[in-house]
Amino acid sequence: MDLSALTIFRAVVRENGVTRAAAKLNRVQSNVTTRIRQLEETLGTDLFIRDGRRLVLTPAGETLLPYAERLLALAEEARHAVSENRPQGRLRLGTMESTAASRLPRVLAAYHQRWPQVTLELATGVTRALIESVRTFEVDAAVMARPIEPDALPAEQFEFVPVFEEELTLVTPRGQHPATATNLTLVAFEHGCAYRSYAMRWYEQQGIRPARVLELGSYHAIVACVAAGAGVAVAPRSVLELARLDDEVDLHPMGELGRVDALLVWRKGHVSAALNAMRDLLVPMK
DNA sequence: GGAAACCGAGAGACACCCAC
DNA sequence: GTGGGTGTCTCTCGGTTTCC
Repeated sequence: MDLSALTIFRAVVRENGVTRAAAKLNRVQSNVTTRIRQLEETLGTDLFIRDGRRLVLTPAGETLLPYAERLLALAEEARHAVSENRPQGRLRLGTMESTAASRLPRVLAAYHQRWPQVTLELATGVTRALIESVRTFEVDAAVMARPIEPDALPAEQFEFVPVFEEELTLVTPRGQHPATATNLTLVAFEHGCAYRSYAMRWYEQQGIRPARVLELGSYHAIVACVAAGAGVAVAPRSVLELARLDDEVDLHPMGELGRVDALLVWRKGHVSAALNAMRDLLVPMK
């Protein structure tokens, strides 16, 4: 059982298929099939059930997966440890849509200028998905809003550092107030978005319960819907001002609840020179 | 019919062994 | 220590099978 076999195994699980895993790994499909079979022979057990064209993890595969994740992460850590602490290789960074648009571009440009030998990979998602990506080593670290649930980042699994503060605002159609709307629709990102949770908490404090949530995937779409009268949204002021999305809507501060830290979060112990360099660039933003 | 997985043949890379 | 022979492993290519 070598690291390349585990890399292939993990890719097949993540990509949910041999062909997609092969494309991801720049290998041919039959090679991936062969390596999986060899790994199964080595371990003396099937890792996948071949259900027609689908591959489904067996209980043994489910057991192996977290070990594979840990072994591959440890190997990556070892490579960094012996590389004179100079940032290199690949840095996979998760981030919220809003941060990617407003805060990160200058940081990423500075990082790339300073450490061009590091390949940066950016993935966006809502806070809950980012936490899961960090937990499963799909990304090396993620910039996310501080989750509203105090136990969302257990200390035995995660480390984090605040990198900047975001001011959340409620976004309403012109002339409306967020607390006076009747039959309220909250326009927000999918479930798991921390900002959405902060908005729900704000409404709880006002004794109001939004009648429904309209889920959209971009701030442009969200603000456009609000401007058209579809409901009330929550968004960071920095994003609205940067993209000039605030022309057609009214913005309402959320008080102390709306002052939310953004955190750089990484899996406990999973540090690298490339990540340290990113942290050094981000932390002065605070 | 098309997409995805599987199979077999052949080529290249690499490790190991042995003679010098 | 070095170079050649040999066996093994991994890869690609091309074709086949399976299933939606």
